[in-house]
Amino acid sequence: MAKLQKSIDKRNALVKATIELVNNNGFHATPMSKIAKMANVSPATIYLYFENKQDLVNQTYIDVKAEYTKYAFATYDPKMSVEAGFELIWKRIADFKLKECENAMFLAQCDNTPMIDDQSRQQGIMHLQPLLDLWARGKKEGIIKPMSDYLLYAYSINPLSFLMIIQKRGDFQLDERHLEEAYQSAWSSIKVCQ
Amino acid sequence: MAKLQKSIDKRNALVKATIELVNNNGFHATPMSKIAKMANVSPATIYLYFENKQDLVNQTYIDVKAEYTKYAFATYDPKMSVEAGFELIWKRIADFKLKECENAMFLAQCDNTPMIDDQSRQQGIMHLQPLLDLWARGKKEGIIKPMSDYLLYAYSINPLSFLMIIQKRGDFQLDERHLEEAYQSAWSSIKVCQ
Amino acid sequence: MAKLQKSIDKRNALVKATIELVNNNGFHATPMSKIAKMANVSPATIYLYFENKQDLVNQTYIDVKAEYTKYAFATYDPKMSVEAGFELIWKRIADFKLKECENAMFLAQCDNTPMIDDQSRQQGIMHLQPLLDLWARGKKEGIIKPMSDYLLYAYSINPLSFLMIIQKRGDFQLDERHLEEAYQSAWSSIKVCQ
Amino acid sequence: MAKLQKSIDKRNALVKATIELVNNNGFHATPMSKIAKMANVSPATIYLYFENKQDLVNQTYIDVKAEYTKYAFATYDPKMSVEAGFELIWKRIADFKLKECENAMFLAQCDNTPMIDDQSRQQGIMHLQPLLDLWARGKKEGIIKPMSDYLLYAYSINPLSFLMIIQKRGDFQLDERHLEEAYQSAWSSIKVCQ
DNA sequence: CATGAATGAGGATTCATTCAT
DNA sequence: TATGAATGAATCCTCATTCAT
Repeated sequence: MAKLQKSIDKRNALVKATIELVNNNGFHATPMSKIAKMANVSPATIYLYFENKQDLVNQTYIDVKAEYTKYAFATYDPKMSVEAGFELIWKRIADFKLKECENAMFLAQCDNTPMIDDQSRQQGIMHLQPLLDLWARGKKEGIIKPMSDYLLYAYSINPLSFLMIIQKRGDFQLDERHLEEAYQSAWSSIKVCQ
Repeated sequence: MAKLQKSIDKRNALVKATIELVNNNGFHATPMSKIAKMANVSPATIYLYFENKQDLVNQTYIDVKAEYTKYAFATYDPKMSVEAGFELIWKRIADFKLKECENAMFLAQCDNTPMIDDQSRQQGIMHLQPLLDLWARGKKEGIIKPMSDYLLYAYSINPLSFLMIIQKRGDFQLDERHLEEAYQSAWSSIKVCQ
Repeated sequence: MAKLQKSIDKRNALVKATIELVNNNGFHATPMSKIAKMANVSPATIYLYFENKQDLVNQTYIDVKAEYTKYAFATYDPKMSVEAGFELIWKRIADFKLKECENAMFLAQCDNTPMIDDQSRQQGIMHLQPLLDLWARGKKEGIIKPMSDYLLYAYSINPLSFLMIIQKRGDFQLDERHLEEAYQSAWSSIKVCQ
Repeated sequence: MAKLQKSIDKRNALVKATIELVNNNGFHATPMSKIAKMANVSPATIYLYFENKQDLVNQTYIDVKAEYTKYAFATYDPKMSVEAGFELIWKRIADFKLKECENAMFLAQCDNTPMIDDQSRQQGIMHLQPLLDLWARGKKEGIIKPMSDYLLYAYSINPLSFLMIIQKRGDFQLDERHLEEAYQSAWSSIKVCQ
């Protein structure tokens, strides 16, 4: 078990190094050797845990995506009302994107780049189901606009990625009030106007 | 003039090739040699028009960004009402993002990646002024929410990038009705609820 | 130890290849690829031992210079008389320059070319001290002309470089008698005429 | 004639640029484009005056060598006594090497490098005849040691190249007294001791 | 005669990956 | 399992040279 533990530590160190380096330098300009160095590991060791560079990045993406959705739904209970449930999930996602910005940054870069396999991308989406279920219920109850989930996501969730990026880049700093305004805009854009 | 024209043609061909290859393969995985080949030019010729690879990408970014904003405001008249003006600009931008998706795709990749110089990024933003002016007017008239422009952009314009990407990726196809819904969501999220 | 030895062997093979190729073709016209090939090594391997081409040449220079001075003073004993000591050192240097002409040739090329860092050049000079000490003693005893060491070197030692080059180039062949004449000229030019 | 004059100016400008750049950067690291720029000429123009880079360097070498020997014998009269003649020539050569050091530097670099054709090298030597004649006379009169001219050159003339280089490099500054000492050493090394 | 644009060949260097230990 | 050394294949970029004007 000690051995296994050690292995997981190394894998995690590699994943973490990948995130940090890709965030700061881009996928181009992050050689395996640097990843190895930052993880305190020999380059050859990477290949004990990952098939190749592509696989390393894919798995890192899936890991982070899983962490993201896990965080998003950690306190959510499907029995909540649609509005309460959405607010809760939205705020968890906002939290994640704005506070764990290393992770969020990495996802943003992956999501707008051909740097991830289609297959891994698919695998990353899967875990969003609870939100989709909530929206389905909201539509049935006439609370959420009867639009494609893609549109709902584009207008209520995705803007947080944009805000995270410009905040990370130092152009803009979100405080509590901004966050409340952001939530109101998100909700306005998907709720049915009575 | 023939000579000069020829030069401009070559530069444009290089810019175009860069867009296409970076879109399809990512910045990593687009060697200068491929760019040259696609532009029907010798690799060495690139360096007559651009200092190095970074410069080529920077200039391509600035070019495309300029084209984007030029398109966005081509038919806009500052004397329009706030709502009419916003709708017009929004639809032009939607047009650009969804129809000239090669260009839009490239911008999306640049905007979420450390692949562009900060300086070039700054230079790319400049041209958005008319929209910011419109929003300023809208806030004064009590039509637009008195929020940071960053938030307004995040909720009304940026979602189009997300929609463009998933459409390009084949996950979703926007028709006229979707577009109208999208516009309503954008407008809902930034207009003051009476 | 086997590993270490192997590494040293590789480094030495690279240094040797550098000397030979630079001698025959000049610094320009000796690509890293040729050096690698002659040393039976991959081009990439060079960069495990040297930072870059400049560093390879600098280190080669320093190596050879060290070998040169080591050879020059190998049999010298500071307790010798000035004249005997000078004759001994001079003949060792002559030996080196005329018999190990690969090495001497390389030094001559480096010494007359901006191909070596100033710093490495400085480092190369250091080891000549015993000869300078001998000259200092000779001046004190009134045996050696009270001139700058640079002048003494120019007239007693440096001519050997010239002779080595023309011999290498095939224009002239030094035999024992020439060597004795050369030594007499060297000594004549720096000794005090009684 | 105006045209021809202009041509000669350009050729000279190219030769001069070559000397300066090769002196400062070495043969490697002086591209044709830089030579052209420094001579205020298009790269293509070089090829109107010289066959290729090798030819440019060869011709530059021959030019400078001719200037050197022309300068050396300008005031020499074969009817002078051996000692007076030698002193005169030696001092002219010293003058040239120490005052026109751009030219002398270039020659030194060429003479210790495989950067010049053998044929051009031969052509460069030719003009030294008057000195060889003087030495022949000196040997016949029992004034000059009956040694190979190569040895005489190595000990009486060549040291000036060494002194020029270290002076150019800033390690040593020759004044009038040094020069007189140098001459005495030169003369000592080749004259017959009575 | 003069040129600026163009280029193919080649050079230094890097990198993902492997292998002997 | 872990590694440092090794490498072939690329990659960016430069350069001597040419050619249309």
